[in-house]
Amino acid sequence: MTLDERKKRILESIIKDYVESAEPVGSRAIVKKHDLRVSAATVRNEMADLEDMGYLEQPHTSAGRIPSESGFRYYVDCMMERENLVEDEVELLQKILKDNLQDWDEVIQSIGNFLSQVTRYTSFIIVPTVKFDEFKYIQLVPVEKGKAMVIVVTDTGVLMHRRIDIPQSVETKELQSINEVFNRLFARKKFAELRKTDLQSLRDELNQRKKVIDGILEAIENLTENTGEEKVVISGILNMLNEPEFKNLDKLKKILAILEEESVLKALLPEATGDTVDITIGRENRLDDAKEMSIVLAGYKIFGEVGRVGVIGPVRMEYWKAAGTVDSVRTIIDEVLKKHY
Amino acid sequence: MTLDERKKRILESIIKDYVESAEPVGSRAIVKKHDLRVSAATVRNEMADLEDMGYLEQPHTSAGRIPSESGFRYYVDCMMERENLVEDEVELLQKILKDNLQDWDEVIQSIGNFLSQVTRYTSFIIVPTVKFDEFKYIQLVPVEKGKAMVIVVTDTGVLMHRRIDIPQSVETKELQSINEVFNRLFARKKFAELRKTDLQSLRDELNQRKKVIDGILEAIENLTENTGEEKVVISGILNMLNEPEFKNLDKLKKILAILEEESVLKALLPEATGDTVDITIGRENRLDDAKEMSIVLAGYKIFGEVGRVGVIGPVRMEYWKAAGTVDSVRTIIDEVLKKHY
DNA sequence: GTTAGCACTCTCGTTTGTTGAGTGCTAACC
DNA sequence: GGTTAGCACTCAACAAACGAGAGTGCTAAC
Repeated sequence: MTLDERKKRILESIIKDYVESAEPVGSRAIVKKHDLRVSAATVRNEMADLEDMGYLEQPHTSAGRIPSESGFRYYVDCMMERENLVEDEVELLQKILKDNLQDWDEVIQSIGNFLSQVTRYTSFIIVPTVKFDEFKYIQLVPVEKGKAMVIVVTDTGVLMHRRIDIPQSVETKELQSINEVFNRLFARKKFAELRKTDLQSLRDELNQRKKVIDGILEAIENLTENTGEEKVVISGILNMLNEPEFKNLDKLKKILAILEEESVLKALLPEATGDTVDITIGRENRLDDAKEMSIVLAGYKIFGEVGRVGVIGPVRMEYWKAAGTVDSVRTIIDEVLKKHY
Repeated sequence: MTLDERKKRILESIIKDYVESAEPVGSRAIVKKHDLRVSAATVRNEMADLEDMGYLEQPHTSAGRIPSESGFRYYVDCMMERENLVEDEVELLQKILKDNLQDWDEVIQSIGNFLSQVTRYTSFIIVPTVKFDEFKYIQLVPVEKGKAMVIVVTDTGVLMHRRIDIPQSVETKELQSINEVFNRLFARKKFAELRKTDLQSLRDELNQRKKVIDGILEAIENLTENTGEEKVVISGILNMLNEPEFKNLDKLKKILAILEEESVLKALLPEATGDTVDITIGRENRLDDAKEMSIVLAGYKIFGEVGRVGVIGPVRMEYWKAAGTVDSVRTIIDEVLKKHY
């Protein structure tokens, strides 16, 4: 269903005004403000048409119109032009990233802050579990009497560790030789090949240092099983409070409940689909409690896995800015990851 | 200034009722509910006295009384009996901790969740920077062509790492020998002794593998300088929304702004003082924006440093429950830390 | 097809009146 | 002297009534 130019023009005017003011917009107002070359009465007729088509709705008879979710959807799909980050902003982000590059957690946090500050919405970043294929290196470090640390480095450069108990009698020398055995056995070993039976046979083989070996094997099993959940980082929740649609405490509570509970949030966010920016508007969301929110989301790649980054805000969202920003940020993340990891 | 029994009784009744209902409490109401053996008129007279002393205040003439901050202070200091965790709760917490013991971050998160769920207030935990004295172990692990990872284990069992670039030409064998040199030099070296001049002389000494060494030294310098900030973990922010005093959006915004910004929150929370539970009521707080909140806080010990744990809520707080719970949790943390680290 | 004019609708803010909880004071009581 | 019943008074909270203003839909003229 395609609209004629004038209807498009009117729909756009209403959307822009409504997004800015959060108030229903009337015929007179847009004629004045957007210099449409027709009278308010004409606009009213067109607005009635747009309402029939489902793109506008009226909170009550004597109010102006507001865009319906379909209206936003039409605009986003057929009319919208993204506003990408301007050069200054890109440089700022790149600088921020460079300054924090050593610490991955910091990088994520910074991106989240940046995104929520630029868009004025709440941002989220999902960091996927980086699966690993191979053991790169295993090290056993004595920490204090009776305690040691098992350190595993994977081919993707992920560092994992577990504390284990060891018999007090074991010498550092001995640990060193156990170390070597492990490294010989595991080096370049595909993770997928490491089945429990393997671990078992290893256990038998090294039976004489049973206690220590058991501890290590258990730690490794534990590490490989529990490869860690996806991590979710939220930033700029405070921005939600500025949206007039969430002045209502009950609504606010529902929204914060979603944002505070990782599992719920994960259930809400759509999968990342390829290289596109995905926009979910209002009732399109999977959760009923999120039916007044919209999500703008893009995927980024990290070690073969796909992470997600985006913003979440009211249906009355500056989609053009949000989509452009999220897309730019995704691109920058991809670049930085490619370069440095 | 000490109060006679009846005044105490009345003050307590008012505090209990007010904390429960968040409404001013009238003379009739407490006579009925708390079975004081006098009439409402008598209570009114006593209440007038208590108001003169500054322990009660009246929102407006024809309303009941509410406890003033001094009233709460008097109650907390002179009358309150803490309600510690009951045995079931203690066991639950211990179990939660045991299940997550391998991952320190998880432990902290669990404690925070537990605390906010039990008290129904917002909980916070500050994990101090664990300073370290000695290098325990340094390892250089090649990750991929041109990249390696420097892993440092300290005497306190903290694991730190940095990625560095290395010339593609360097062989794994070579890395191994560099490794050994480092471990020989650093082992048991007090951190305090490691001055830049030392690093410089080392640089000279190992001049021939300059590129690699430089990278490593830089990473180590970087690690020791930036020993990491204290970490702050907040949990149960949502509980704030249930407090009627924060129904007002502006107040809520101020509070969430404090909770969201780590630096501000750190500025607000008082230092931990020895083994006592510290209670800060309303305007006693350092920040003006926090003048309607109270903080209940205790210190715990970790590797010689002091961390802080507690809850934050409205002035109208169940101090007895909060103080008891925080104290119990502190004790349990201390025990668990002592046992497992 | 477009536009001016106009009656109509509905929200929002203000005002006014009513209700009820709670107080402070006084006078009587023990 | 301390305690209590009685009563007039105060004030917030709620509801009903009202007017103003914004915006619409319809009709008739251009």
